Amino acid sequence: MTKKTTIYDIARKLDITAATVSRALNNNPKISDATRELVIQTAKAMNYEQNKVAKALKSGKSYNVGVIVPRIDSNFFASVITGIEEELYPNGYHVIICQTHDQENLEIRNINSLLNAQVDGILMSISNAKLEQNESFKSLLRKRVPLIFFDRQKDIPGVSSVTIDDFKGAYAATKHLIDQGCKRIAHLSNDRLLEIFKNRYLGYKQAIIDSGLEFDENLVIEISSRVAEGRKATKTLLEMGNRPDAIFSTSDFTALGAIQEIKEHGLKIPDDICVAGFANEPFTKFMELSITTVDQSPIEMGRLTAKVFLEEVSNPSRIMSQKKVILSPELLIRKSSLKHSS
Amino acid sequence: MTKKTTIYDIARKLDITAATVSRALNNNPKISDATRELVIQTAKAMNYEQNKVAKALKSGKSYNVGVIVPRIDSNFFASVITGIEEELYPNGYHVIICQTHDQENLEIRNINSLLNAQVDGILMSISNAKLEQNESFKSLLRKRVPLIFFDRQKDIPGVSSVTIDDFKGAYAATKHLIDQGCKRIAHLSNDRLLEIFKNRYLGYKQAIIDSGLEFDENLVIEISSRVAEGRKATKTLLEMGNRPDAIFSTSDFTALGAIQEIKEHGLKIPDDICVAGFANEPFTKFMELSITTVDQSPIEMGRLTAKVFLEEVSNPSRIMSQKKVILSPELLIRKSSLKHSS
DNA sequence: TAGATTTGTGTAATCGATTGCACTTTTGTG
DNA sequence: CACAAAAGTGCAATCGATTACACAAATCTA
Repeated sequence: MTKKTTIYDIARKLDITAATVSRALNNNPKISDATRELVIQTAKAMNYEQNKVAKALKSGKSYNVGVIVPRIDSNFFASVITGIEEELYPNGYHVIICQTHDQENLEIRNINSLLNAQVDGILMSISNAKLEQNESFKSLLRKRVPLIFFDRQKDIPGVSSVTIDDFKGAYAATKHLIDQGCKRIAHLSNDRLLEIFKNRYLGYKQAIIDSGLEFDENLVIEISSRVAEGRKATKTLLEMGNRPDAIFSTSDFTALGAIQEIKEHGLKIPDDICVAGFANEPFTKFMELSITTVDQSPIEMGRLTAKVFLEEVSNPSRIMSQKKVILSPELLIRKSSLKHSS
Repeated sequence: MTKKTTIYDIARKLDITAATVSRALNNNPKISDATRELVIQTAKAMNYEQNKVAKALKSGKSYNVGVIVPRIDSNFFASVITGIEEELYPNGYHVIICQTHDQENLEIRNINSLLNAQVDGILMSISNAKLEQNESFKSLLRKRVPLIFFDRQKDIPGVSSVTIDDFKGAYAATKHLIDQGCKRIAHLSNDRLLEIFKNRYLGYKQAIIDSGLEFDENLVIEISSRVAEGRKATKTLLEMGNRPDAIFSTSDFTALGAIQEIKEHGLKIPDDICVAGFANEPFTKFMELSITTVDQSPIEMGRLTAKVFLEEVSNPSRIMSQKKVILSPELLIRKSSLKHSS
């Protein structure tokens, strides 16, 4: 790498001080127009680029923001990240993405690693419900580094969050299944210590109760968001004496697993069993048997998360203000749950 | 954020110099064991954490590496990134990911932005064939910032790359289609100014020629890697007087589009038309009609790319050494091309 | 025109960690 | 015991940019 020009190089060439150069480049009003113009011209001519690291040291800000997600290989998280970037880039921030692959230890390691890199804030979709008790996490809170949850959150004092109304989304999906004539609706859930899954579960449950159907706790299975897990759980459900006639899943991936398993068992979708997922992953639309799902407007979610972060850093008082932004979900009805008769 | 402890705080407490503290923490052999032990203990007690920004300024290294990809929302790129991280994290590097969304201007902006953030290197999958002529890109080369291409590359002197043998992969896929009895094989290509697509095209062409079939340039269509584009191109192909009996696509996404369009036209896959894609995206396996594709071992590709980078930065001579790592692809034959009869 | 303002720059400290050089103790050698 | 070599620390500069404070020159006021 060739050496970069610094403000000292410019100062030397113009026979002025680095301080003056710095001020000129920062549009400090105390600098005369003539000098400012001269400095700017020279800087351009010399290919000057501000050294962000030096600025970071002086200002105590790195202009890097950490984003922690379970994985980037899902349209949902990828889109949230896109939204975050759209909002943060124009403000001079860079985004460092970390994946937890749903592993606790990786989540901790990523937090430490980001703090170590002096990030100005951390935006995360939490994957470990017990994170709260972890020492590294506690120290993160103590340091008052801006922390914002999106999608998967835990209710922690002083930590803002951006989510969708999971209860509403789940309620709408379940209601739709009921409207299709389904009576025994199973639910593929996930760790309900996390608000997101708890609320989806509650929305599902409420819709059943409101419709006067019997609520059966045995039809709720807690698994992680992977196709194979969806298959396994569905196998269990199908082998029950009184098998369900619909499956509402917290994840499109597990819904896909469910569909595969149901077909394997020789059952028809949606005639024998209706299926609905959550997240509107692109494949749900592409499948020959398109999958009913709930859209979470991920790009919007990302933008809003970034906005909340920007507010927090620019707020010098840093008062414990916990902001909760809640987006509205949209039910997308597709073939996997739309009976021909109706 | 609470103030962090620095080596000066430790020095003050122990009534020694910051220099000594620094040396003790860095295992400098000139420090006595007693002092070293004392410093380390005190540092731990005071929750000391090295300020990476200060170190970055002093050393001229940011320990940040930029990764530029068309999009992270594809299993292939997400996996490559995972591989890169696996290799880089243990070496103290952080990864800043940028998406180009296949837009030229974004690619340029990302490069500038990464350089501005003082990254120690850039690993990229190029999406714009004309990038070479761009001023920002030229300046990147001039600065001798380590640059490594993966997957989508251009042959530029001094720039190493990690790719798969695209020719071989395309040859194998095409050969397989021919073995299935297909005679008129269309090819959904992409910008052939990029090596990757050029080589896939050449592999496809060679397989046809080697088999004694007629090669028809009209069956080759250049599009970008999106489902909708695949549909559109396939529509054109199907409306030809002498329609193809197979489609080999450089992308799983366009292959998916092709499949959708073919079905819409009431044709059967694989009986009427065989389809094969490229990249082994997970959905190719999940579809009811699983898609034949070519695996590119993305994680391995990521790891190797990172390794080449690590070699380049650790090589102080920085001699123009252009390394070309080429991985072997694997053809995965699935339902979309496997005729029942065979 | 003397004195008060305003304007424009320079001086030097600062952010936190690293490191060549100098200097003081120890320890070793003959 | 004298002198050389080794060991252990401190001093101070450095990385590049920012900024409070000082100060000189230019402009204004009465």
